[in-house]
Amino acid sequence: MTHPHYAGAMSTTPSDGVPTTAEPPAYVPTEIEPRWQQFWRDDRTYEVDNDDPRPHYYVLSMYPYPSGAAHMGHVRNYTFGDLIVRYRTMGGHAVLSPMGFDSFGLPAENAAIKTGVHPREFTDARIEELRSSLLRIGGGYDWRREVKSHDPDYIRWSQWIFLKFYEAGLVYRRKAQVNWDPVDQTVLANEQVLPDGTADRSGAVVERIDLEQWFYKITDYAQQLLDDLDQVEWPQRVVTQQRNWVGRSEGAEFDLAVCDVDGGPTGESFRVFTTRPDTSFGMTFCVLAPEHELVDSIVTDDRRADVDAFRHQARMTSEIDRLSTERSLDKRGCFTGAYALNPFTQRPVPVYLADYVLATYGTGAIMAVPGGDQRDWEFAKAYGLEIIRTVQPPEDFEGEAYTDDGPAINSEWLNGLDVAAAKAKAIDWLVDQGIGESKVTYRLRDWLLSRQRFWGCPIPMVYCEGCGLQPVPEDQLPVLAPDDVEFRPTGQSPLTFHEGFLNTTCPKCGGAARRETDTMDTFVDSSWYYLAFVGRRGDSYDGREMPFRKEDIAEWLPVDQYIGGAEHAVLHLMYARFFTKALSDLGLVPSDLREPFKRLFTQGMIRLAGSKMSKSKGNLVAPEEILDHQGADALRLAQLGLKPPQDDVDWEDVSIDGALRFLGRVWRLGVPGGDLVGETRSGLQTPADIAIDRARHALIAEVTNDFERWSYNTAVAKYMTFVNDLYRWVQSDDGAHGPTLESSIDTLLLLMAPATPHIAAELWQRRNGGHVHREPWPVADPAMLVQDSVTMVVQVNGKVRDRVEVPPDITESAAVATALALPKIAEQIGAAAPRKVIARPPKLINVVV
RNA sequence: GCCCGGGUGGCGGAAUGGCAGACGCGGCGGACUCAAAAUCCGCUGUCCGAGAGGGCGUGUGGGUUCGAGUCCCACCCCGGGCACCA
Repeated sequence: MTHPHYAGAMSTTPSDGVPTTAEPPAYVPTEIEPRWQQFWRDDRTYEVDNDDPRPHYYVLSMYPYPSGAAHMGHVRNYTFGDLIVRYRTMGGHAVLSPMGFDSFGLPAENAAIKTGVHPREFTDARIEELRSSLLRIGGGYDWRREVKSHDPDYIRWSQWIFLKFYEAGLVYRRKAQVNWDPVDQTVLANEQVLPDGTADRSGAVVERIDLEQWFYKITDYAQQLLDDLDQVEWPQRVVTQQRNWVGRSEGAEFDLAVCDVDGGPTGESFRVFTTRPDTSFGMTFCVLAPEHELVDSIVTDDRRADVDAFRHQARMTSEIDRLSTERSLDKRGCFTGAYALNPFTQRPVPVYLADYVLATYGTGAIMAVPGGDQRDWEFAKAYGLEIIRTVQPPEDFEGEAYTDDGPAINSEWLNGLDVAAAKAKAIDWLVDQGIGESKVTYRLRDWLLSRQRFWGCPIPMVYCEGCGLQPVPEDQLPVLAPDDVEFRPTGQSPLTFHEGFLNTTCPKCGGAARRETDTMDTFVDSSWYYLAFVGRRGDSYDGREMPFRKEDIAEWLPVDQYIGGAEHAVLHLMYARFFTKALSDLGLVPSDLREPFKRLFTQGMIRLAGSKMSKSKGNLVAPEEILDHQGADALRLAQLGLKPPQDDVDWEDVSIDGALRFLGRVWRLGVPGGDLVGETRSGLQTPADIAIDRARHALIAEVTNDFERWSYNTAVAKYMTFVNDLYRWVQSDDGAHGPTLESSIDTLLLLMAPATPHIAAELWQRRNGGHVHREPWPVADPAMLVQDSVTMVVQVNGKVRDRVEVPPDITESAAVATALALPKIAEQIGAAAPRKVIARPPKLINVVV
């Protein structure tokens, strides 16, 4: 493919022997871009040391899963990140701008099963492709700090952190009902299962099976994960999602004594959780989860067959069906034959099972108050159970269960109290009786971290027959998976069949032991990579005591600007927050570092014809082709100028041609030897020249403001407006004033340097020598931001009737006089005297008649 | 059902309560050219009008205000999140 020329290059015909006019230098992005990309690496422009004396600023774009050449989502994400890196660097900061690869994960392993290529080989090849794309986009990164999740050094420290968490009791192993993905053949965390019960990666319907699995105790941090959301400047949407996911509920827990139909105690009891202890007098039945441990012992003989059948049915029902609100309630419950004593009324109430009561939430048992809970109401209707209201609904209330505030009724000593007061009094009573207490419950579950797959970080634990579960000693890390494994779609990690890996010795007794063959969820790797970058400076971690130094973390963290997709709202972003808090409590990072990412920006998704472009749907538009032909600057500018960064993008709206056309205009304007600009004037500035100078300062102020508020699309529009102004000016009859033109173009290049770095660098060097990215960010002269005349709008009754040029410091009375003297205005108001005149000099006068 | 966003020309979008539609795309016209491309210049919400000019216009209906795309109330539609969590 030949390089297109965009500068109207004249063709020469050497054969006719006539000397040709000197060609103006053409804009050939494919020639200049690789040259500058190489320069930034050779020059180490974006390498910073931890002790750099400039003020520190940490800009981080979420590190990518290496799926091959970059797709449009990458381009958009990394363009924003790079713009900030270059902008902040010109602003005088030492900007930490690292890049790495989230290189463990299923695609590599699935490819291995299919083709026999080892996942490492596959992954390393994909990394090279993606790294090449990132370089070609023009990103300025400190590549000395690169991390890769599958690097043995990285594995070592992921395992080291796992062991630190294990020592601290933040890792445990337990048998649990877990999410099983039958397609990817592994368990999944709750966060990886979509609301419809399918897996977010494979799309398979997730099954519930009992397995012994490893968990991180993220629930220990539930309250802090909520509270510290106040400390971060994140999109409201993401904060809300995290709040919902943690799901805090305040209420009470108390014991119910099991009894027979007449209230005779059986000696057993179970605990219920409720958010509405104030409604306890209205409890007319209670419900246990089918899996509740007490069911077997309390069920009466005559009900046992039905109960067993019901529990079997509940077990067989898929999670989707069980959570569906569509199914009628009458098939979803089952009477146990047992009763429990309502401690408030001392009346026995029947104990039911229902599949909608979850064993994993609260205590797995509820008191049911049909008068105050719609679900209980429907259940009571279906099974013919008594309904007692305990809160007086307003007279016009037409619903069934009443859940809002009101005075308590039918509740003896709570009667007349509002909900809040009644709650408090009921809880006090439970405490006095010694049967209950106030209680906060969270929806958040522990993080299931083990995966039955090969291409992940091995869990560094061994099983010894004599000593039981033993952690691998630190000095034996990393535990690495062997290369000579056979990839078969068995549903178990290939490590399970590798005797050499499986068999080891117990670190405690030295006897025969077996290694854990599960690997870690890849979200474990991304939970600390932002710290790993700070620990790296090109040298390996080998021989160090720690993956990073606490002092260095203190220098850089929290990340000043984190950039990535909103799809990680409750996955990566929650896990990383947990890791930071736990590492902080363990003393491995500074104790005051409680949040990893101070500011978060979530950019929109790229869509094609309205549907999401993603790895699974294939990269339908390849940035590489644009890089090959129109270049990185055009691609970057098209992305930036299109729409606000947080919005989703439809690919067909991206106008590479428009961006390229603009860059061509900048080139022809700025390149020395170009033929656009003719003779320029020296000497004094004309009013037109001064207007350009003012526009230049306004541009500085506006672009800076736009950059600060993430309004890149308007910043690009302002570049274009300014260039349009310059074009009209240089082609006008008077032509351009030389010094004014030079400073205008130089300022434009400085302001474009973060957005379109290659063309800015090239033109700057050709014009001035030196490097635009080493220049300080320009500052507008406030005196030049004041116009010598402004347009004042004159309205009559709120409608614009005329405009007039006035001095910016015009007095109110002068402005009013000027406005009323305008013929059009006089005509409009006629003979009538103005009833009122609103003056906002120098911008607006509104005459009310 | 609940909680967030959002609804502006043919399209993407811009607009501290003060000139709606910046800028770009597309379209139309002109210049240059033998011609085309590229480039440069201009026009481009809509209706009425020959024109000057005027009417109407930011999802719908109300309200606040001298003045509302912007603030308030009600509703409709679209996108996202949560949803038997006791």
